[in-house]
Amino acid sequence: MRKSRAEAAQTRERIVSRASAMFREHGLADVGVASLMADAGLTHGGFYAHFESREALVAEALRFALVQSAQRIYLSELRNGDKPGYSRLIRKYLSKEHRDDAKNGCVLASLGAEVARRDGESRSVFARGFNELVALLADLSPARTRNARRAHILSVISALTGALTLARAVDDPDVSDEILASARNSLLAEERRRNLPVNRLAKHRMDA
Amino acid sequence: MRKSRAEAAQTRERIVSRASAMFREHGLADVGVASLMADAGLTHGGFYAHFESREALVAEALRFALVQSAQRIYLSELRNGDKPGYSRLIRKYLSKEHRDDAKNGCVLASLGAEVARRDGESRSVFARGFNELVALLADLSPARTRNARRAHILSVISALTGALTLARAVDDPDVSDEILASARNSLLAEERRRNLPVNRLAKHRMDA
DNA sequence: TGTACATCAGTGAACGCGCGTTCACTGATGTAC
DNA sequence: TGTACATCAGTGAACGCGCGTTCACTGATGTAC
Repeated sequence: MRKSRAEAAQTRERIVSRASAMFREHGLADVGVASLMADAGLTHGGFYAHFESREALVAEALRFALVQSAQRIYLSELRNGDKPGYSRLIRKYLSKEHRDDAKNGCVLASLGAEVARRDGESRSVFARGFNELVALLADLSPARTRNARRAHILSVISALTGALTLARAVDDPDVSDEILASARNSLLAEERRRNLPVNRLAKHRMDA
Repeated sequence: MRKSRAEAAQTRERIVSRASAMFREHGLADVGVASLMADAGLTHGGFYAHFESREALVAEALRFALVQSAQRIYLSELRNGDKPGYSRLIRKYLSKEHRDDAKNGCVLASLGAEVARRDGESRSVFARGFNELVALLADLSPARTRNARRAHILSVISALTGALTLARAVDDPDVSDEILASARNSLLAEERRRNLPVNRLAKHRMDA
């Protein structure tokens, strides 16, 4: 029955990645150890050969999802480094595809509220991953100062996660689409405004 | 042991209102029937004299929270009917007090993501309450058309709920405050822009 | 208005069930010589 | 390189526990006359 070290390491990674998807799809509370292991093609008894506790897996699964998001942003940025700002990200994030695929999507939206009620390892892992995402995304902001870039991305992330969560919560598909479209339009308009020459914005503000 | 009809009705209301707070504080999954009844000062056996199932109480508790929000908005609006827009609401919603008092706060932020994973009565009750809130709030928007008011409030609600959820999720109080402040500033700036005379906005847009 | 009976809000024990975790076991892999 | 033994990934039964729900019971309230 014993597997080689390489196989065992692969198994562990598989459990974490599948668990990350299962948690994002069904919530942290509603997926048991047995079904997590079954989803990875194993029986539940072997769980504790890989993890100290269910909580430890929750923390690793959250970490996995956050790193996955960071990698996607990074890769997408490499591919499109010329265009500043978040318009591409906003469109992708607030797409119907993302809304309908929570298990592969942003963990901030799917599990943020549940994490807020936890403490211990999973909470701090989540917070750390969030900070890393913010730092990564702040570099893309067209704002001039470091503080302004951070403030900018924090308000964008808030709007994105809120809209996605609400779009998933309502049961009328039309209302759901409407939520996505409204948030998208508002954020894209904001992006356009930010990319205007500074002087015009300043002038406009003084006029008002 | 039997209580009068008036007392029984009061008991039922107490269970619903306490459950609504418990669910908002601890999540829909992590509060059992026994602790809900204990919180209302009763033993668990009597639960089914009032509700058909736990799911039925969840639906009523969600409804309670949504109606509570609507009432607060309505009363606040009556008191301040002269000022248009959402600046007061934004400040209150994104306050530290609201962040630190989830049990009495907005259910969209605390339970929206969990509701998104449900179906049945609780999901549709939530969606209906959400639509009523949106309709109520859309009337406060300074936008000119009905559609624009709806779009406006949907993007504002998204940003509010997202920021509140993230502010609760992170474990560093400074980062949490920063999230609230960033979203607040962004939304208040947007409000200011909306309240500018229409002509100047139009002119500015044509300049750009 | 008083009496006899039905109702039913609330109690507390009990139910089957699935949970997270433990454990004896299996047998292929890793290691020591 | 071959052999003997230790290791340990994975299995499946079992654990105590808390869950949602049911039920027999209590006794004050509501109702019929």
